[in-house]
Amino acid sequence: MVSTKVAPSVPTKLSSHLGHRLVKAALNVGDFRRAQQLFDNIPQPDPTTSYTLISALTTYGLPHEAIRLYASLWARGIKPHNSVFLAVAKASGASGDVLRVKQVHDDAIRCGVISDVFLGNALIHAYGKCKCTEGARRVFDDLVVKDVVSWTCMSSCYVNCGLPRQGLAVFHEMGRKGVKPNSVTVSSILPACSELKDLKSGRAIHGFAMRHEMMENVFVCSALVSMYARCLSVKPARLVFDLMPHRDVVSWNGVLTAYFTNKEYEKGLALFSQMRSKVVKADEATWNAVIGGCMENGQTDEAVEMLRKMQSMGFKPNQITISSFLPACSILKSLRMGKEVHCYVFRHWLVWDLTTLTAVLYMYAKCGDLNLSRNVFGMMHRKDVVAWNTMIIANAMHGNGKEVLLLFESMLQSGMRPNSVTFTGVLSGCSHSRLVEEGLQIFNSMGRDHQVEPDANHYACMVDVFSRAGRLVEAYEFIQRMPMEPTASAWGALLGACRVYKNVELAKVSASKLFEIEPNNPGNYVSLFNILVTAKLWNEASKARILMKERGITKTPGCSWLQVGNRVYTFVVGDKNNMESDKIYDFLDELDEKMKLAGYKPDTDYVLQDVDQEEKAASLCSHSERLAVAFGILNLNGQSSIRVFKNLRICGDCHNVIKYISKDVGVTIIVRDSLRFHHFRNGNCSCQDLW
DNA sequence: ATAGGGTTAG
Repeated sequence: MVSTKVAPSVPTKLSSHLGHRLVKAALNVGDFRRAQQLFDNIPQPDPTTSYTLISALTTYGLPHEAIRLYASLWARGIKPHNSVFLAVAKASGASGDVLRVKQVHDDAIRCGVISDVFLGNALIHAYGKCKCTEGARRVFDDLVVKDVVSWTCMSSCYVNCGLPRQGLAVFHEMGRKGVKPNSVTVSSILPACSELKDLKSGRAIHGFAMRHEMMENVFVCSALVSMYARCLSVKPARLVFDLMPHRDVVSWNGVLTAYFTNKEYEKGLALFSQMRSKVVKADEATWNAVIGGCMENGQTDEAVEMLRKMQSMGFKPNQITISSFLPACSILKSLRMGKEVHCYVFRHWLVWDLTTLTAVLYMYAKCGDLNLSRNVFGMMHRKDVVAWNTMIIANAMHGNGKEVLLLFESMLQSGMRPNSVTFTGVLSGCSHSRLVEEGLQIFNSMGRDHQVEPDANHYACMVDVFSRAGRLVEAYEFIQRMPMEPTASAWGALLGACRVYKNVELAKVSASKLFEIEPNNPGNYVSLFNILVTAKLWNEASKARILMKERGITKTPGCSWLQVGNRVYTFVVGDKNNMESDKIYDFLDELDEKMKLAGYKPDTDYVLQDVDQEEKAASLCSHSERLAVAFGILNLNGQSSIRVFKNLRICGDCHNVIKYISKDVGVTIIVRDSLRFHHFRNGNCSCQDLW
């Protein structure tokens, strides 16, 4: 066979000058191969030629080729020029391979060029891209002269590596050292405030930006919009957006997210249609934000519709689309839909994307099927800290404390560094399984062994660890010793346990704190009310109820749902709207008789109304979770388990009844309430009765 | 010459 196309031959032994011109010409027509072949034939290439070619290869997504070329220089005995180091530093960062960056770093030290501030900055950035904060820090600390870029790179390195606190610390230190942040610094530090939901710092930086005339900068403003969005302040987000002189697609995406994450779904959609009439064109991220927004707000049909529209506009769902679509499959309670998406992931080779697989894993866990989560976790070719964290959290919410500890152990053994989320997961695993000593030990090891300082969240987890184990006084002491203002979740954990362990005094203390911190949360009033009623303190109970009424707070209606076949069935208390309502109540009555014979007494503590005993019992029998479970049992269709979801915490009496059903009918009943999963099997529950 | 904003675990 003779080729009809003859490739232009590559001249040998090019002069530096001619070589440079030919390489540039080849790059201009996009022929990287030829450019590299030409380069190989220049015995003494100019640094400019090396720089140009390495940069071009990096820019066009061929960082490994760029690094290969750099290595060939060494092999030919040519010591690279500073500018070449700069180019290859960038290439090594783009490769994502920390060993490459380390190699360039070492070479630069050996050649004595490391004190070059430009090169140092590029190396900090490269280490940051490989998520290696230690490497970046070493370069940063070794820099004799640090400019604003050095500081900016160092702080955004921390932010991008999931260490927003350290990022902010560097930002503040830079101010103290008299280096003035510029608009790049500001736009890259704001995501740290978003991550931490630190509205105070965010506002301060906003002020700084205004005083230094940065409010015309589209990067700064978009970052501000997102910061306010994530700190749940829609109004300022919108205000910044409205005052922007120019808005690009990122600014629009930010303000859309602001509405969606703050439950103003309609306004978000309205803005989305407004956006389409503007010059700005929706991009992939816009569609992802909108689909995520539909999902977060429970608008699944709309989300499916948007997914269709997105595709018809020529965009392909990517990892992020999947990741924002999947959580809803679990909110949506529909394992079937989640499995369909999982198949899509397989068909489109997205299994190589860790984020996507992690989202699939988490979806299965939230749908109540931890075994499927384990399968996905097992087939990950590589596990990052998020994957480990998600698996730990998945087990924690299912009450598998022992497995949580094992996972944590193997995570450490694999050399993975835990972060603050890891500890939230591990500690909540301990709390749900009454592992007090283990929890305390791990809590104490956080700063000492792992350089993660406990935050308010971790303290709240520890309060929960003590509380769920019934060590209420220790829990209370622990709250009082917190170095920061205790959050609602800390007091909430204590209050919840006061209900289980019937401690009126501490309940009153924690409730009064909760009324200050979150006066509009109906759950707190209801909890206190129930505790007081249980203690037969009718007077005080009615006072709590009056307080609630005066503040115009209404109880969130309890509601439970489950999927049978392709449909999701929803139940509220006393629901009679289901086609099979008669059968459901008959089933429950029959069950009631059986249980009475077995010596069971309904726990009437869990009824809100102050009514007579018989009526109380009747009201208990019609709690939404009980109706949903009964409906599931009547529609088993040969399955050995059912999955029920409830928006509030499960009722203690229903918990008893469902335990009984699981034994009587011989099925596994999985109930996810607002806090965790309960696996009922053979008369027991995985929560060890810490409902 | 080196650095930047939006969608992803709690």
